[in-house]
Amino acid sequence: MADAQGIAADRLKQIVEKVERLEEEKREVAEQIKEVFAEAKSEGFDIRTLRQVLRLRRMKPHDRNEQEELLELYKAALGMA
Amino acid sequence: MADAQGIAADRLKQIVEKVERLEEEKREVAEQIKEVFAEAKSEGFDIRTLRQVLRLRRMKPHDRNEQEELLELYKAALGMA
Amino acid sequence: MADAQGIAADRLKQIVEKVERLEEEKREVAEQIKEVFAEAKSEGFDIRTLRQVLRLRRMKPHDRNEQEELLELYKAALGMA
Amino acid sequence: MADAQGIAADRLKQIVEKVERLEEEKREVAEQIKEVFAEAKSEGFDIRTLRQVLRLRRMKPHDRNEQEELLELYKAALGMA
DNA sequence: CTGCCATTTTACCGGC
DNA sequence: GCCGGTAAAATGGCAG
Repeated sequence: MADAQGIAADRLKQIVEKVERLEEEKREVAEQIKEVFAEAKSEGFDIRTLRQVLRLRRMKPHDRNEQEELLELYKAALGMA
Repeated sequence: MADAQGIAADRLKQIVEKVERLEEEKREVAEQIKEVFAEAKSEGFDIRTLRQVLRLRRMKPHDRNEQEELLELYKAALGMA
Repeated sequence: MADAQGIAADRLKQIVEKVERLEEEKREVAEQIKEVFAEAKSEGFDIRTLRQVLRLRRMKPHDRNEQEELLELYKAALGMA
Repeated sequence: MADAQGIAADRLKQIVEKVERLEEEKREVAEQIKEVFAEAKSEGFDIRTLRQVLRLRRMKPHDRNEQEELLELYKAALGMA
């Protein structure tokens, strides 16, 4: 393999390995989350409901004053900004 | 190709072609949507805002009484159903 | 709301509803595609591979070859003969 | 809220917050991965192919071969030499 | 041509 | 161990 390609090959290897390391980290964090759920379940909490709670908390910030927001959007669409 | 595989091959072809036909239909509908937007734009409406309006209208049905819903979920998670 | 804006508001309503109708159509077609896949799966076909085949058929031969060559190049650089 | 439920409520809060903290971590790692890809792209690497390579490396050799064979089979059945 | 947003695909997880 | 549904990743398409 010629030089330029050799350099690119090294760099490619670096990138791939770096991503793989980060993915491994991510998997570990995911594992920890799973453990928290498992522990919670063993204490009698309902996993599905817990997930719903988390989901709802996540989406909350978006949905402030929807009605007003929608009205504003209609006005903007009509050029009444 | 043997019989069983021949039959499977025919069936495979059927499936693939059926999906391709449906995808074509879908593309046509998408095209029509694009045209509506193009027309709207030429009349002076702001496309981005139109899209936002549509998005908000789509998500509306979900978000009724979030606060109450969340409370209910917490109660359920606590076994206070 | 003044006249001009009233007119625009009517038009806006038209546009939004028209797009929503078309989006509904699109969703129905997407649903039909899902059904074809479900049926295929129940007959023993592998959905992931089906999708791959469909993607390949969508691609222009030229792009397809280019893509495959690039992949080989990367694999070679990483010693993944 | 009675004592037992009070205790459970505290515990619920702990759990929810713990998971939210871990999810935040996970999001940060995902962000770092995105950055690596963005950097790679700016250096001229093809992101799609990078991802493909990573996927192949993740797969067990056995599964990888099986998948490839199935694809060839489907292609043959469809006359996509 | 770049970045953003929607859609589509894949992976994961809990339940049966 | 599969199935269904939910969340995450990835691809594609559009506006600026």
